[in-house]
Amino acid sequence: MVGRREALRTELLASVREAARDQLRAVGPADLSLRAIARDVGISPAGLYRYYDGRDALLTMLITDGYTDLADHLFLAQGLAEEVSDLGRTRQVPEAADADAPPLDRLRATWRTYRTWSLAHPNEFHLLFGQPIEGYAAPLDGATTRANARMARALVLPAYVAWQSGDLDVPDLADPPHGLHRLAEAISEEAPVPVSASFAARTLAWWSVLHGAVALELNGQFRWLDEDATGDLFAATLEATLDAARPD
Amino acid sequence: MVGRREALRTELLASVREAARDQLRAVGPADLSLRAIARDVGISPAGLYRYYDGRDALLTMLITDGYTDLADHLFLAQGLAEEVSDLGRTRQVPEAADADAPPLDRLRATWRTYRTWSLAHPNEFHLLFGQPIEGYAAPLDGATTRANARMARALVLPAYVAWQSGDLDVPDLADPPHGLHRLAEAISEEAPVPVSASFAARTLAWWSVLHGAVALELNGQFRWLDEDATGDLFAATLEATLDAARPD
DNA sequence: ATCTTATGTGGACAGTGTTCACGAAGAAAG
DNA sequence: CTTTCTTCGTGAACACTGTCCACATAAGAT
Repeated sequence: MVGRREALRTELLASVREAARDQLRAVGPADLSLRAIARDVGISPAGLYRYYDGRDALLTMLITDGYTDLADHLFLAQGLAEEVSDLGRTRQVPEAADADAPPLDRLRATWRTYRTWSLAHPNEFHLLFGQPIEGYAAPLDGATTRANARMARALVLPAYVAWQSGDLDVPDLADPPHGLHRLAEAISEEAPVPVSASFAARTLAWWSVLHGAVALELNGQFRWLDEDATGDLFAATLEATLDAARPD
Repeated sequence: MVGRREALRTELLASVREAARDQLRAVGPADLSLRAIARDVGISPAGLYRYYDGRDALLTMLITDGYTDLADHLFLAQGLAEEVSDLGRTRQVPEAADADAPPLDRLRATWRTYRTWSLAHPNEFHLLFGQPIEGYAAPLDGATTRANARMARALVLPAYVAWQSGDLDVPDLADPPHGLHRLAEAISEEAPVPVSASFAARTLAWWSVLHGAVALELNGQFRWLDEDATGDLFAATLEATLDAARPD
């Protein structure tokens, strides 16, 4: 049986969570005000400490939420609805691909969703990928790291599938540097079939293009282009990246 | 003749500037404390307003300084010492290429310097490319934008040179999107010879790889790799990018 | 009915950026 | 040399911020 007290607690926990997300949507991670959140929930600033132990705990929770939300969108975009645990909130993803679609199309949809999500949630993007807040260090074994790894998996997986199905070709490096072997091992633990060091490196390179294009656009480095030109640029960048890995 | 008063003013202006840069090296743009800077200079917080009109002015100055410093390093790396106005501070750039070196080597050196500088100045990197500070908007016609454009030129120039000398090949897009033509025009104004829309798009794609690789590394997304592995990964990423544009 | 534990509060402390009235010192004009 | 004007710098104040602590008030358990 659930006591009346416990019920109120989980309800207030959810309230705070929602208020924090609402505020993050408006003001950016650095200006996230603990006192304003307390005001929104209708509680005193000190009382908030009974639920989240200070600002760092709030940020930890927001970061974890951000990673899982992004990962959900990425999984849905490539047609892997079974990977997302909590449907309902992530229901309306614009371009959810069919799981039977060609691997390259699913990869494309995943990459486009990375941009779409980031443009729609700029503050979350900066919270996840921007500078760490004032010496805030995520607990390495905590939920944050797990959510981060899941997001990385959602990003690597479609590239891996396209590679396995022969739609992407990655030339083997003549002399793969030492460190990349360990990277390949790390990725291989997640993948069904071991990947080569060359493929592992190439995957991170693809993430780099993707991330850099989004980060530069979001930061306003392309502000002298008009709105739709940035979309065209992004599409051209992705196609160029894929062309470089076309088999033939 | 320069009055005694004016001399003191320029000296104090420089003092504040140095104190601000020192503090930025330590604490990150969001925690940059105006009062701490005033303490360092030995002035009251209110007195600082006679020199810089509030925190935004300080940030504007730091951003401008950051862009020019990065641009100087990039120009020196490709062997264009004549482009940097204020030598002396930027004297010791690790890998200053000869102006007669092969274009591809100069391009490589420039890209490597982008990473080196960013890893050496993480807070400046976040200030320049991270999220805009609490609704801070750079004046569009101001010095900030000029310094930003100069940095972009330092980044585009070596790619342009390599392209002109035939060391880089960029396939023409079959149907270049509308917005990219205007992008090409904008770049062409800076370059000696007009560039195609395809080349313009490809240049920004290269910047995206470069920027994304650095941003992800700096943000700790590669933290599960060991130190030297990230260097190897970066080198592999650059070579893969160049390989995709090899003529033959 | 008593005891224990969780919950919430107001007050305080040390910070922050910014504004304002006011005094002191340099520069210029009589 | 004296007066006027402008710049410089200060201390106090205001409205914020995150965090901590003693204290009262409830709920749950014995």
